Amino acid sequence: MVVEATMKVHQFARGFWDQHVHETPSLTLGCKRFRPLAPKHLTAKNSDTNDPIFDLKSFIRPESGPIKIGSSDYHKKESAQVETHPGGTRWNPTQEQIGILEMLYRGGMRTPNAQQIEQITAQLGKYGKIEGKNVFYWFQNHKARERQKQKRNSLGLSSHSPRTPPSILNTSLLLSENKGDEDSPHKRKCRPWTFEGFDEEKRYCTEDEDEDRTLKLFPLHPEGR
Amino acid sequence: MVVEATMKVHQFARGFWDQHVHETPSLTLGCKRFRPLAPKHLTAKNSDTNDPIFDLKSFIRPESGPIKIGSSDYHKKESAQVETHPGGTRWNPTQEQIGILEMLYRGGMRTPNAQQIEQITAQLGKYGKIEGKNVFYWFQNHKARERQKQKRNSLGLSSHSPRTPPSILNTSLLLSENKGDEDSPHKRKCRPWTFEGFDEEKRYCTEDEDEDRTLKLFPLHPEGR
DNA sequence: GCAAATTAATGATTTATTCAAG
DNA sequence: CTTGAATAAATCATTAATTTGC
Repeated sequence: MVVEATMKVHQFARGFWDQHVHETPSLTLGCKRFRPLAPKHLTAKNSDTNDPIFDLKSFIRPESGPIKIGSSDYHKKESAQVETHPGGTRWNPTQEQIGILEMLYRGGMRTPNAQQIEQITAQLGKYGKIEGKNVFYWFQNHKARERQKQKRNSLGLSSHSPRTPPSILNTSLLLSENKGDEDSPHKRKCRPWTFEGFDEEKRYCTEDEDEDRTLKLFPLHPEGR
Repeated sequence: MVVEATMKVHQFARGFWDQHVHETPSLTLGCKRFRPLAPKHLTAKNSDTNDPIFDLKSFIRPESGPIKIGSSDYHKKESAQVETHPGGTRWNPTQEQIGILEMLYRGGMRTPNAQQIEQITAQLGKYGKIEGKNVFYWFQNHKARERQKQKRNSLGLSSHSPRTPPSILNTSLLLSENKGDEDSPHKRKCRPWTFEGFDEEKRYCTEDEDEDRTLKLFPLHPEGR
């Protein structure tokens, strides 16, 4: 009856964000806003200004609900091949993709920057559908889960962990065999990447960001190109 | 000597991410990866495949440092208006921008989706330089800080809390106060927006996402379109 | 042997925390 | 001190692997 379940399309989110940022002549009048200390009543005042204030209601009002940003208007076959691609919903990495990602990870990559993600995505795209966000998320998740895995291991290291139901739990034994190089539990800040609209700029790794890996990922000096 | 500090340009991150996602004919061979049970040694195998594996070193090697993703290859004026805007580093909202944002916030907007951010950015761009990420971050931060402000108020509502930060006492006591209008501390999940490359799709607000605001931002039913 | 039910992994988001510019 | 910006932690949700009942 309803067709909503079949609406899964892998839309190509083409750059949406900054194509609007027209070159404002930088005449940002004050370039300063009220501090929260000062009572800010400009809400009412703004509605009075003759400036081309856009219609607030059009924003606050639902008005469009969950519209797909990328594939919205294209009156294409989007309805037809609902299942042209197997899992329309979330990225399902192929073996090759996982292999490459792990290779990169083991090579020391932890938080690839925008350009790196771009390249990785381009390459991994040869082995299956993938987007930049998938690469980013993969590194985020992998890093976090390696970390917590290591933390677990370090805690219940000696004792047999008297809780572990010994019935079916032979699962996680042979996986953590030789990867004694992952990442350290005392990881600290570093904010490199940035995504699409995000501009990547200076990064200040406070510490041993990605381990004592042989090769540092992000040199501090951004002299790039 | 180095010019790194002047590399700040508000590049127009034109869709960078997904222009690579060519329509892989969904022949992702297996489309399934090994479970951690099976030791995955495909790292070595991958390097053997005759597929056009890219040079790993080019990734792991620094090689270019923090280059702006959007303005990278376009040999345009990117160097020119490096300082067209006073503070090249971070967004400095104008009064008008803040006013509008707060209006929207008070109107009930908490986590604008991609399209909304796009529109807001376009509008706010009339009053000064701004990017989509600024809008996104503003809502994130404003929401979080309103929340913690409220929490602080509800806790030490009598004492002036002269200097000592409340030292992280049991901060989760009287959390579900009636917050009047802002947002509730017992907020739960909802994942609407998505950024640039991110595709926005179904959203499942579990609960009272944006309060008892008069107008609901995201209708629960994801059948949208 | 196969498909529903279960479980384990993990992709994707949101929230909390942190860092630093101004 | 405020707050923009970024990352890490926690959480949610979905898919693949596994088990189970026929």
